[in-house]
Amino acid sequence: MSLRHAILALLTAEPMTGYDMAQHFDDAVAFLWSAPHSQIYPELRKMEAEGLVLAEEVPRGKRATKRLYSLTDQGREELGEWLAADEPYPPERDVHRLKTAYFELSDLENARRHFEAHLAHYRRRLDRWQEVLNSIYDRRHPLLRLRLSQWPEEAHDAIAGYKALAFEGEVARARAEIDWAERGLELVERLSGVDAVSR
Amino acid sequence: MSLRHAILALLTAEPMTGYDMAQHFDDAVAFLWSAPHSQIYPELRKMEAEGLVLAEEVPRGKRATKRLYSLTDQGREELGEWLAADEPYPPERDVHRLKTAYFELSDLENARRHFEAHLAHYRRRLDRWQEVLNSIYDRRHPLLRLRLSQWPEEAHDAIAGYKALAFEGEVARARAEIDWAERGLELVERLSGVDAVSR
DNA sequence: GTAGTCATGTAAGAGGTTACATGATTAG
DNA sequence: CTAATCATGTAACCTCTTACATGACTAC
Repeated sequence: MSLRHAILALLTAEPMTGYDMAQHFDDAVAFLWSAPHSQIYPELRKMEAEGLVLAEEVPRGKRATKRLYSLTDQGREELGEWLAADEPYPPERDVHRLKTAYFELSDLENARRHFEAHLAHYRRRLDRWQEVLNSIYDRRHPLLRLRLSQWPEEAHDAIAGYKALAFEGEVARARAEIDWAERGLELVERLSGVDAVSR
Repeated sequence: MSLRHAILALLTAEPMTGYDMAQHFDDAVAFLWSAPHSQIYPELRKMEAEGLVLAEEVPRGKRATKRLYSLTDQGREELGEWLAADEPYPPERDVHRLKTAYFELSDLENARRHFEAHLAHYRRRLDRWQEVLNSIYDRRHPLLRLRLSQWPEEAHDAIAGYKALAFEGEVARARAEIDWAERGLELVERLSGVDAVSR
């Protein structure tokens, strides 16, 4: 049930359309959650029916309209309850780690390929997260600027601080995965050395 | 589609019942994947129908029987294909990180509570993973011993090496989360200091 | 006019969670 | 005999993915 809370949280910045939300989620740049539009639109309808958000049909061009969603008091309350609630920790389930545990059943070249891919993936991730993080540090990040503009000076350190912390967590994770993949490559080297000697 | 591959991988060690698999998954101690028995039993039936596993009804006590599953050649092949295939990277989706990004909407005490919980959770995780890891290092781990006994000496370093690497990844992750939660607590301290001064 | 973006949906299916349900076996 | 463990299922429900589908708007 986190999609709806991610949506509520997004809407605290400003009213937006489902399409806008999908952009924020898809980029994965601006956000810590992710969802396709096929999940967002139905959820928004449900949330509207439950009174958590309010939809306003606003014109777009000449004939078309779009649905601009905003938070209701009830939505704000729901968000507050979610923030206060203990969050259960889902079981770990990492396909890459699982697969790695059985690489002895394939060959060294396959293992190397996978670790290289892991490395490449998390390097890209790291770059993107780091960029977002920098834009939070110097308060260039558009959504953040918008939020800050709505709050008094005293609140700014907290608002930016928590956002930065969240992304720092992702950055640290990416770094850890890079280190891990490098250890994986070292292991492959070691094993292929042994292999060569024993031949 | 990873549950079936986790099952196939497990079965490379020895034939076992669905119940046994559930134990391995539930403990989460012995494994990098997790699934309840309600998911395992139907999957096993499907896999049997597809010829990936073979079920043998063996007696249990006087009247009862149990279904002992083992790998077929086809199952082994499927496992090999999976190991060789590129694995897509699922989008990041971490509720705790998401929630953290919006702690300014609750209060400092709530933020502190959440970070403490995060700390406690990952410290427990770290202990458990570290224990498993140690049992791999000195080759006490029962499933690992079983595997090693089926392979020639030369393969042992690879078999144990990949298992160790996988758990080292989890250990590193747990450590990173602990560090992160501690930074969270420091942030709360800093913010409450500012708060006190500005009052 | 046309390509790219804006905008909103539906539907089938896979994967996972939680709860319900049952019964034999074993250790005390 | 009784409680814990062994053992196997079903069913409802939720979440997420992938694919199908449509049409208006805007910049060129």
